[in-house]
Amino acid sequence: MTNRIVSTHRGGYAWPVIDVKALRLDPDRVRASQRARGESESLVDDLIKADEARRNAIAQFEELRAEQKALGKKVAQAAGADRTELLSRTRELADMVKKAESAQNEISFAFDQMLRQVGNLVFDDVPPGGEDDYVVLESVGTPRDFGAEGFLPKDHVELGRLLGAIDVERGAKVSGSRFYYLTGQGAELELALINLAMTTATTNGFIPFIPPSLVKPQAMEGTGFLGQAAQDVYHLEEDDLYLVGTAEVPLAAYHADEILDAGTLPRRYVGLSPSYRREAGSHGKDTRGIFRVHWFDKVEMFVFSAPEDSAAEHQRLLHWQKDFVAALEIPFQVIELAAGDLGLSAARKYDVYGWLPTQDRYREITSTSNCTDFQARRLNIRARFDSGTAPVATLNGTLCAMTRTIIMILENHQQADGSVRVPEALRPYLGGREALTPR
RNA sequence: GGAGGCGUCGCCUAGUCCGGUCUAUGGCGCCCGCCUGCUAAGCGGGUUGAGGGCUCAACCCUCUCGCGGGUUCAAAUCCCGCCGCCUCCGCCA
Repeated sequence: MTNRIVSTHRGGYAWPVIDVKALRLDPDRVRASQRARGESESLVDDLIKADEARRNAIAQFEELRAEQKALGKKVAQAAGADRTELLSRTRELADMVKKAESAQNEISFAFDQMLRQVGNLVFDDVPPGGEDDYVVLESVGTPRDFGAEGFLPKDHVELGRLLGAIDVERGAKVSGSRFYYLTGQGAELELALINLAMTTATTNGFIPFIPPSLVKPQAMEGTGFLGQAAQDVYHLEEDDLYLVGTAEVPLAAYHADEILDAGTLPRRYVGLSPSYRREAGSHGKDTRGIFRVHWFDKVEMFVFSAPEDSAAEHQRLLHWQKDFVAALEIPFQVIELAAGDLGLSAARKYDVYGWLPTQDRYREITSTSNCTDFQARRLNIRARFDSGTAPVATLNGTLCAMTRTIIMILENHQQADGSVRVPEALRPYLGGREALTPR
């Protein structure tokens, strides 16, 4: 048992905190995971050392504290010379206790800092490699052959202009590059998508949420967005608040520091929120139109599940995503990301790539991650199971990211005259309209 | 933004002025048992939570009175900072 890393935060500092019952990590598994991610393995040895030091410090502190308490009781009962003598002894002890406590806090803090750098343990069968080493799991639907139909597809910027739906020029005028206005039919289209997505999710048993999109550092840190991803996050200096890049953050943090009743799992929440992204590392990438923007609205699914159910739940999320994209009649592929491209929190991640006619390729439209107990440990979210309290698993999945979905609807369903056929599933939310037509 | 009030173990609450007897009072609720045609009532007992020692139980240890510091041999209690909630005023979508 000595070769296990166990986190038992003891308090004494405000943040960050790992406090969770026992975080048990097998060093060999951590090493394997770090290797798969292409991250440092030596961190593991440092962790083991730091863990040992921490435990010793805690034991020392507790021993002194117990002694001090016992003496204090005697003082309260003693009188006269006895009392004076006891007081001088206990004064010394108090000094030692104070030193031991601050040492303990310092060491525990260092340990937690170190622990927070370690990404989630990647599942063994996640494909190795980086960004380009994803695996295509399936392809659904057939991209249209515009050549056979006798016209060249227009891209979403042009279609958006014809329809009076998207205004990127004024977006740039008012807010800068990577901003846009949705106007007229474009705004209506987003509202229809929101309604379809929320209705679909609630029908599937999700509880609808409209969460705050500014959060405290704890929420951001706990969900794993202040690691390598930090440069992509907007921060409000004056208030020390972060703009979330996804509703995943406030939905995950919703149950922070709580112990859930295991009988209520899985808890399925669906949130609508704006998503803000600095896109710091993507200068010059996808600069045209609204494919990559600093802000968009998104309907996001989020699940708290029992750890052993997380894999099955992940498949369910993927299913709901595929159903949604299929309902919009967009051809798509499902890919599994390689270990090096998972980010800090995910143990496995699937993306759905929708067909983008003017780029003649599939591009990301949704994404779903199984974060196992990684976020739950950091946010201190547990459930009471038969075997005791333990961190839950968290999972997240896009149901509908507005801008990219709008792009793919426009481009895939356009007609020669610049109008856009409305997929049947969406018509009830657009007053029965069968097409968006140029103004 | 200004003024005031409040924050105790699921809920309500005593305790805070005056530090040790707080191992936190009482009620509700809940659990177990007794009694009882059934139910209700009544009677007796139990019940803060978290973490660890052990995989479990008994048992033991530590922490826990919004959070964090400080004073002190000793803090629910004294001091400082912060957070949250409520009331009033101002401002505002």
